[in-house]
Amino acid sequence: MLTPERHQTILKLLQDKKTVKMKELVEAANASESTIRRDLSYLEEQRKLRRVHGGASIKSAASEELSLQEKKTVHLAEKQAIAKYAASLVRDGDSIFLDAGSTTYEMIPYLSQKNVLVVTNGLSLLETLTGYDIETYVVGGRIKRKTRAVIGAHAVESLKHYRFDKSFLGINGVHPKEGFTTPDPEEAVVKKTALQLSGETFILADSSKFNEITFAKVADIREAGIISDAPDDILPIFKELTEVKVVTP
Amino acid sequence: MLTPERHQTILKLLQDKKTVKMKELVEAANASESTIRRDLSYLEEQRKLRRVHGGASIKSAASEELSLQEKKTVHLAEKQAIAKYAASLVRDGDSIFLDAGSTTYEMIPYLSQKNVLVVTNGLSLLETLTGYDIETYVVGGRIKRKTRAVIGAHAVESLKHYRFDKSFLGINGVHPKEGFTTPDPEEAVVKKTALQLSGETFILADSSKFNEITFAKVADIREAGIISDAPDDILPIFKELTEVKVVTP
DNA sequence: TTGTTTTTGATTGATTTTGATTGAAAAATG
DNA sequence: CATTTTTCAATCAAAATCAATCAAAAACAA
Repeated sequence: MLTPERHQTILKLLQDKKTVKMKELVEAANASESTIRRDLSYLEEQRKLRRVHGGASIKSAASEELSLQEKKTVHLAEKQAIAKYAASLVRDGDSIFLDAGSTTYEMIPYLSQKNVLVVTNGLSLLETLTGYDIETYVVGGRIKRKTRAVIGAHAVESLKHYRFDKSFLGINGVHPKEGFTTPDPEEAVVKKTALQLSGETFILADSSKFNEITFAKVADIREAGIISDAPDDILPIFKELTEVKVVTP
Repeated sequence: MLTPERHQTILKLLQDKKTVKMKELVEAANASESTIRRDLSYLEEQRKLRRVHGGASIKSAASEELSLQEKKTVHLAEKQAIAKYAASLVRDGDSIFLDAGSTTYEMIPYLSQKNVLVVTNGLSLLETLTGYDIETYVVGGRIKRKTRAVIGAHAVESLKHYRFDKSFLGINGVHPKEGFTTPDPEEAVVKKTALQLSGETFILADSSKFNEITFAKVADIREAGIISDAPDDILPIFKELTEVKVVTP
């Protein structure tokens, strides 16, 4: 059996069963354990599957539609590392903007000891912010159900009531030429406005966001700092353009 | 059984049963207690579940809801009767303002069949409004922790982006001479602004609110209709001043 | 053919996972 | 509130699995 055929066999079996044991693969592909191991390593490298002790499992993103709760736990350790560093930049007395998103959400516990004023467009953050007794302002405007973010023209107007020492934004795409991008233009304009109202802006981006381009542009790379867990090989080009802080989970 | 499969089994079982005992998990996953314990620790770390003595339970978005729910059950029948009638006043295509509060909250289910646009300063209402797929706008501004309402000067500014066919306000005091009053001036000014931006305004007031006076004035009695479950003996004087609808639970 | 490169499968020592055991901690009981 | 029972976390040795290595087999090139 040729290598590509073996790979197909493995992926097909995984598709059906969600998780599959080494032994099953050895039989299905009629190859040795060593060979299957090599295949699994390769396919994991290609992001086609996830290796686990004893076999392999499909990537969880493909396995099921993620609930909001689950989305929060994808790359949780990375997000927490990013969030922790981001929060460490906040000084006592700062006014900051926290974008809607799961990484900014993780910043909240680290802010609780500081005397900060937080403005946010993320409804999911409100409960936790007020729970930690942080002085909280919410941006007004239309609610986007899927992301539980406040967006649109009213949100932009509402934001202009404030000025920020620092703002912390989530993002979908980070690209050297196309800058920071996000799929929804109405979200993009909110992020852009927050950036313009801030002394400094930091983009919180896990490694999956780099060299991606999505529909709506928020800003050029030069306009904001980047905090990320991305490995060294993809970062040098960005380091030439702006401040980049790398954190490790 | 591979680790991810075991995790899925555990989560699935939990999804169905809400809480699950150690023994059940051991049997369902066909693994030792130690292994299940390790799985539970991991899944709790991942925030997929909550460990409890003797097993595990689903993350309590449900239990938080409950405590809120409990608060709402004081005079629930009365509130629901008031809310149901209030909602019946809303016409297809209306833009309405819903004040923060438990009675306005009860209006939401009755609004779900109509094509309405809702603006609110009540954070507690947002989840349910968007859950019913109602087009929702949130007022921007400072969050008052105790009542989970958006208040203050920014809220007033933010409100002025909108015009309402009808608005529905909660209140603390209803008095023939002193009008509608509420303890917090910053809440009062938000209610007052909503009233001024509305074609019609309805005050939702259970019987305990009548002939009470609190600190900050919202409006004169003449400026809004009243919907209440109050008994006949205290209402005549108000009926001379404005439209009063009496509902019975 | 002959030499070279690539792929494969077996081996081995290292790593990870697992289940049993233990004393400690928490709930249940009287 | 003391006692009993249950559940828990920590530890450890056994089992399973893994990555690394290397030689044989296969594919390839000259």
